[in-house]
Amino acid sequence: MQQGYLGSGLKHISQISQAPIGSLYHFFPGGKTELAAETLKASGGAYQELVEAVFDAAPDIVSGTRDCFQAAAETLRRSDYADACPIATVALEVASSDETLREVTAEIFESWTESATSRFTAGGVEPARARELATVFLATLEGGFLLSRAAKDATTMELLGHSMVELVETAVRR
Amino acid sequence: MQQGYLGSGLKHISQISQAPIGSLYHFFPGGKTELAAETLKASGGAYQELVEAVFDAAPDIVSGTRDCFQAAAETLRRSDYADACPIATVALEVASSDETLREVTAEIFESWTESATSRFTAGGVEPARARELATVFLATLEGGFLLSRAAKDATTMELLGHSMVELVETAVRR
DNA sequence: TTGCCACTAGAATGATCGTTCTAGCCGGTG
DNA sequence: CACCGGCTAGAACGATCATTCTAGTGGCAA
Repeated sequence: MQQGYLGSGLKHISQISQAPIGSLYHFFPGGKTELAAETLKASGGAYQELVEAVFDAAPDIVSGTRDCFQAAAETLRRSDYADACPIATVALEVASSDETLREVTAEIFESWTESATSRFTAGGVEPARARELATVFLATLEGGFLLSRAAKDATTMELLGHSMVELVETAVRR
Repeated sequence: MQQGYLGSGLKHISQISQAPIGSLYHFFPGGKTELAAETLKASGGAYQELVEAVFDAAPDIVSGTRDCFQAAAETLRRSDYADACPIATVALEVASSDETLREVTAEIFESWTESATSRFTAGGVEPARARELATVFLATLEGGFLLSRAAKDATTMELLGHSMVELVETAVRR
């Protein structure tokens, strides 16, 4: 799915997943669209759990924020800038062409935002401000994936991490 | 190009551009890759000029920043969330599959970042900080395009604009 | 006028796409 | 044993992809 929706051929998927095409259509009668929707939901949920695990392991939300961006930067480097956000590429591809999948991506981003909002709230940020901060957090992370992948340079992600950490710090202190 | 690289068929391009396929290959012997590269450069340059025009019309970089995000939000609404960043979709699509086009997208983002950096420097931000601020500016804008398009909700872009404006304000004041 | 070259025009080609279809395997139940 | 449904397996199909090729047009230069 890292190759995007249109870049992922069903034949190729059946090969790497060791599943014949007939099985794909047996489990996903809706065809490629349904398969993509389920894949998006699954990887969206997995990524959310990953981020929550990072925050769980951190002593506070400032450290958690720093660790998230640092982990993202290291993952990019380790995978030669292939392993990034599993949703963004598809989200942009389908935003104006497939309403079903667009809604799926919107729900995932909303779920992520809510998750981050409750994290920040629990960390001492006032509720109204926490939602804003969560949105900025997500947008910055996504922008970082885009710019880092294009330039094959993870220092961009680290730089954005520093900026985001400062924002969280000020939000906690006031 | 708003449909992405893989989503844009050459046959469809020849129809809407009123140019036969033979002409496309006459002017772009490199085929679809070369055509995409030139289109990316052209629209990347046009978008940069658009942003610079917004900053030119604004009294200072704080207002310019606010106007940029506001204009982006309005453009999204007016186009039913189709008219956004002309580079991002393709950049994510080709980042791990087409090195030639990846480099083109990287150069465009670099050019945008340099443009914003000199803007912020001219506006009173110290040079080292200006580059950081420009990167955050671009990442936030790109993240905003992604989230706003997925949710079909431009208030996300406006919210990010407010956050970015605050960041520019503090950068100017210190 | 004649010749040439840039360019137009779209049919032909082979590969690949998503989807459907046919056939058969395999394990549990009657 | 016979049977049946869940699942496997991939060939077949029509559409569409990027690319190449063949013809022909139109204007400029000699």
